[in-house]
Amino acid sequence: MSISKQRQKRARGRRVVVPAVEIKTAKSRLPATVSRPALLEGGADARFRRLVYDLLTIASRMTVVREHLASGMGITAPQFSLLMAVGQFHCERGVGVTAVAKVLHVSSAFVATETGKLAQAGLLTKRANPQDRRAVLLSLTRTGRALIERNSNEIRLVNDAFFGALTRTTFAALSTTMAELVRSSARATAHLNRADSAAWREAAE
Amino acid sequence: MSISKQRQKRARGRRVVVPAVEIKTAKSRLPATVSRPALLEGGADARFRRLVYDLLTIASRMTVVREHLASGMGITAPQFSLLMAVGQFHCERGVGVTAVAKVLHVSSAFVATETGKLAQAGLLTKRANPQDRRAVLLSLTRTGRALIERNSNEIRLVNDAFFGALTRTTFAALSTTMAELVRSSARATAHLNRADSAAWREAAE
DNA sequence: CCAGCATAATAAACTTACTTTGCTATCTGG
DNA sequence: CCAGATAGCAAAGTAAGTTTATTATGCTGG
Repeated sequence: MSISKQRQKRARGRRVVVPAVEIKTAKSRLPATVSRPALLEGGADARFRRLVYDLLTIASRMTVVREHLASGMGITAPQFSLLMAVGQFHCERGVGVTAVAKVLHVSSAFVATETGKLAQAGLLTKRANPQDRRAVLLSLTRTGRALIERNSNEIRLVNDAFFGALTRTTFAALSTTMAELVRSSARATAHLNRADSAAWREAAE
Repeated sequence: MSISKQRQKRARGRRVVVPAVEIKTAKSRLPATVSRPALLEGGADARFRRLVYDLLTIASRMTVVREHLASGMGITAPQFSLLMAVGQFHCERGVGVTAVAKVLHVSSAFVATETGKLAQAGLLTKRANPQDRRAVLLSLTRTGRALIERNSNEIRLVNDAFFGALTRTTFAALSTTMAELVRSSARATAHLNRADSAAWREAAE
């Protein structure tokens, strides 16, 4: 708040050259949502916003696809994610509940209950970890693996179409960029709790 | 299914050169989730899967950021999305409920109720569209605009950090690729209903 | 010109994909 | 050896949606 007021004050009542980063556009537009010059075009964030909406759209469509595939397999969408994650991350030994929870960005309690249902359905097993008797090792049963294999053609069909726009080069570039974005976004979100509590304290005064 | 069986049959009982697309990996690995050669590396889909998880991670973090910003503004996360969308898409005239619903990938009923709350809170207005008396025109009130402007510094701060990994060139490449991906994924998801009903009919026989 | 269908918004009821909380059991580091 | 930390899980709660149905309006072909 203090920064924007300074900027306004400096600009008020003078003819100034339009700055590289135009914080507040002239007419009825909202202020920019980003300020790094690399993400602005002529001081406007239109392209950046578009990117954000596109990311949102892709995420939304990915869940649509997941729901489609899951329903074809007779399970729910989160159960599908769970099953695939267990299948892909158990390396002979099985994988723990917490590890899966972190990968899928859900609570471990949720993984516990949903994997319980999947175990009940015979699609995966939970056996005790001999190294750590608190922990459990999740792995696919023969049936679970077979279910995935039976549907793998449909999965490939959908993924091939969904990502049909990618070429070898744009795929490589996208992979690299997204991996970097995962890192920078981690840093950005890590400090949000602090910022939250700071704002809270500020408001309380 | 028929395609993979053909491939297996061709390969069975012979020493063959490993094909460019290896549908089923040798040991305990799950079948690939994609088959386009451009998205495979040595017949494996490891990088593709990584990309999918990274996209999921970014989406998850974006909602975390949205919740943070929304709570700082005293509204809920979906209300924040709504407010920003209305602010960005009303061009003097205001924007309709259905249009906003499409942009945010939610039902128009949800937009109707949540914008009702925001109108109640004095952050936006719903006035009748003179051209179409069924429709409503959503636009920000002075208060709603002020709320966004008061928080725009925080928004820029977070976005700058979140997308800090992007350079001018990777930003441009990412924007282009995501826009293309939006198109190809639309085609992919458009046919899911048909595929669903086809599978349904198949199962019914 | 109007019958029939499509579209816009919304209220009410419902679903579900989660989280939070609280507990027990186990591990680990000073 | 014990004071946390960590792993898993059950139960209860919640928020973010959807579905369904309704009303009002617009549009179009015969």
